[in-house]
Amino acid sequence: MNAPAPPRFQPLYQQIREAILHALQAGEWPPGGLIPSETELAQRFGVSQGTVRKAVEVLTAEGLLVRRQGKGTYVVSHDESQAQFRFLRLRPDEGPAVQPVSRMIHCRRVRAPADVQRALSLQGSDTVLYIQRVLVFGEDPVILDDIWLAGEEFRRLTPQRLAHQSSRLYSMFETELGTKMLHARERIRAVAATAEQAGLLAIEPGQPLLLVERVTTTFHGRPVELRRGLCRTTHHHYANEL
Amino acid sequence: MNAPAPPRFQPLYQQIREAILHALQAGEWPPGGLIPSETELAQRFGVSQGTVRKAVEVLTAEGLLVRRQGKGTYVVSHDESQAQFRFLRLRPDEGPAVQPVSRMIHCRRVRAPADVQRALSLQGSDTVLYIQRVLVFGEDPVILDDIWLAGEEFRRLTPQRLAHQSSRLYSMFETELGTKMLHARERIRAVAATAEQAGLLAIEPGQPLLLVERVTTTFHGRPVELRRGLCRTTHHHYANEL
DNA sequence: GAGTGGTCTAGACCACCCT
DNA sequence: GGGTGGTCTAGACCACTCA
Repeated sequence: MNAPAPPRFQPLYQQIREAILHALQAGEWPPGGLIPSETELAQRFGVSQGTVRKAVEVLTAEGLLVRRQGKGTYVVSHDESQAQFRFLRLRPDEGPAVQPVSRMIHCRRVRAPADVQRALSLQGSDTVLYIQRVLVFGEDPVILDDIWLAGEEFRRLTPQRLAHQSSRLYSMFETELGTKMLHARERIRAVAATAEQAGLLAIEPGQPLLLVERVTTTFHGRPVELRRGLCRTTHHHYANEL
Repeated sequence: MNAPAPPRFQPLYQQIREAILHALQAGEWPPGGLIPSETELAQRFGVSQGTVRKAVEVLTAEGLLVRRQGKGTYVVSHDESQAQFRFLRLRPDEGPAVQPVSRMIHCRRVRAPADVQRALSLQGSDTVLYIQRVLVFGEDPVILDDIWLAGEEFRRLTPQRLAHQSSRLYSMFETELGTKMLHARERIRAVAATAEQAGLLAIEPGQPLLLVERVTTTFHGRPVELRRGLCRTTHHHYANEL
């Protein structure tokens, strides 16, 4: 006799997590907004409140939800200070963190170069939005960013719309496009500044710079952003906790 | 009337977590060993099994315990592949990760320099164990480490004992001294190699190097290690996930 | 005071691992 | 078969927030 294909089991709370994730992805509750209470969700999905709680705990640990006692559970927003520095790890060596100002250099739609295609799993014909900018902390240009954005989400994002509020790119991606940046993988190395890079960062060619290469992925592991950041680290450092 | 000082409340499961932590710190169960079952711990502490479970979940999330279904809960060991790369984030750009070999350059007990004193919250008279070494990946010297170790834990650690098995420092710290390295804070920057550094890493002076400064802390946030690693990143990169 | 999340319990059943 | 952790439930009480 042929053995029947083994059914795929999955814990209930994982299925509830998926269900909430889909609702989140569908935009059922806005970023920063309140989701239904545990008891409401339990009724909606036909499970006990404790099971919903477990699912919400997981999503909270993943950084998608925030719970506030006495108030409710909120969809996380990239505007919050809590998330403000998740994707910007460069801190001044001394003194409080300063919000950088963005100076746009390029912003246009291009066909993706080969290495960008590879990083973002694109077809040869796909176009991406390319942005080059300098982040200025106080008086000093500190970061030179090359950014490539893939996917349908960025079809509606035109150079014009970016021009005037580019200092808070992530915040805008979210509010304008509903995109969720969930996970990022970074590769960090030290490189010498080229003449062009040195010019944009007001340093001498050959000076050491921190190169941060990042691929950001969204809901189901789909890559949507490749970013190469070159950082002056004379008065700033990249902070990390293990 | 004087209002009485408000009592400090703490959830039961947090107290149980502390209790388990103290047993761990006292060495009641060896690294890699099995701790008592949930029901046993529940009896011992006089709480329900679910409360013990919550405490163990927290400690598992903190990376101190590992649970294996059907077998039990284990004290984590730094030997495990799971923890092998927690403190060594440098990976080759291509190909599988290679276990580096350590070449000792200096190893002696010294009075801590001022900056090391600050980082490790030491008194002026305290001595520290100072180690300088080069980590060689395959054929290439890739990392130049300066390491300062503070505290009673390292009194028994002599240069002689380090000389021959220094390639797996952390593993040895633990097995030999029972020290637990729990948390680390890193500051990363790009610097130019000095002549001396260049000589040790077989590169040209002035070449860019990745400087990773790390302070490692143990059980109650007490700093025990300061490390400055200089890394060639021509064929390797520092990997990070956000 | 009503509603929310936070904690705690007791008990049930499952899947996994060993012997 | 007996022990372990993994999941799920139902119900209780607490602390916080807001009207």
